[in-house]
Amino acid sequence: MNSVNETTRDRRRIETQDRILTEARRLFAETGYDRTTIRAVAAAAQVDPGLVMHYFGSKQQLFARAAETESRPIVEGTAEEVAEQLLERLRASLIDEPVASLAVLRSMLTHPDAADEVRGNAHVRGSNIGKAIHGVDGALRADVLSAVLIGVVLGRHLLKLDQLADADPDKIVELLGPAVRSLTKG
Amino acid sequence: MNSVNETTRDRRRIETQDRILTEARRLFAETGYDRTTIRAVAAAAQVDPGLVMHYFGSKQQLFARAAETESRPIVEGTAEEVAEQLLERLRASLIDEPVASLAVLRSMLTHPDAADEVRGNAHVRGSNIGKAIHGVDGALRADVLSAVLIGVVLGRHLLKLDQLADADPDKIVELLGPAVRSLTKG
DNA sequence: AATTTCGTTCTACGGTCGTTGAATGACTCC
DNA sequence: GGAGTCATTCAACGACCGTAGAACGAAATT
Repeated sequence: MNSVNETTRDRRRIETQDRILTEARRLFAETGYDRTTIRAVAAAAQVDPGLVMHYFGSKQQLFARAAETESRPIVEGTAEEVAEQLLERLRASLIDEPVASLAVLRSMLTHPDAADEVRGNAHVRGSNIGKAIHGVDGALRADVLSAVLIGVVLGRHLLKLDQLADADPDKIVELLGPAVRSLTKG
Repeated sequence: MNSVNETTRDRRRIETQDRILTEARRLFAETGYDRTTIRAVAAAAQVDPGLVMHYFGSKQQLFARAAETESRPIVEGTAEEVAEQLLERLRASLIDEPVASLAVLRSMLTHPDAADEVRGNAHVRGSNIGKAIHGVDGALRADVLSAVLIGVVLGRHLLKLDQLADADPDKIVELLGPAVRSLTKG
């Protein structure tokens, strides 16, 4: 059989790899790097632990693959426009929990090696915000902004602060509007 | 020997327990619950692992003891006053990293059991902010505020975002002033 | 000085982990 | 339809973990 038609084997292999990766992502996000075991990922994906190793090489490489996210568009424009884009991004992160990003975040906090595997992948560090913030202390204000937004997403999805976990995303975004705008303006 | 005079043994025992607790706190904060091993704590405190068990019963109880912090004073007053108190508290957390609180935070993110051991100890969840914020959505605004402040401390001490990790605490507090004030006001 | 107390170490068990390499058996191809 | 490929499983290893209990030796008590 030639290379354009995919065989049954090809289909099953890809399907299995996807299943492993999906479960890995979920587990890394839910329980962090250390407490996510190869064995647990394998069980969730209904395969043998050895198969996970065979496809991904090591736990570390599995994490790296699981942590891959489509790089987000760079925010840009005037201070007001940047603020609105960030708030919109926040709203999305409040509604759908950004599984891969949370996996990275949670694991960066637990396993330095996991963080190394991710460095330069800019969903956490800066989130491409840096270049969009101008004026005095632009870089610092960008980091503060990142920290603030990370804090809110973290508080809702990981810490599950009572009110924050249940609140209407629109309401949260509304409350944070002035705070975010005060930081985008130089 | 009676009970008012402390013996050499008493002194050495208390000294050893303190040493273990100090190292435990440091390690829990630095590497989180899972990656902090009883053996590592023991080695850092220069004692046998068994002694740690003997004094603290289990890893979980050791963590509970390490996570104890003096409960912080409740913030109160007008919206402006609350904002100033929170900013002052933030400044302190930016200068001296709050080791015990970070240990709790880091471990809450990695080990649910560790978090359970701490529930009701209010340094993270709410930080007693809740009752001080009045007006519409007071409880929610308190949680958002907690999340924002946690995010900044986290970004500086744990994630070590470039600019945020090195910046002058006063400068950070200054930048966050408007954001915090916008959230304390109903 | 003899005896008891107790702070501390030593040794070991059972369990789980990441990882490996051989074995298996269904699918592919000629 | 027989040979070969390859997705997958099986069994086992060495390492490290939390934990338990016996053993030791210096301080305390009598």
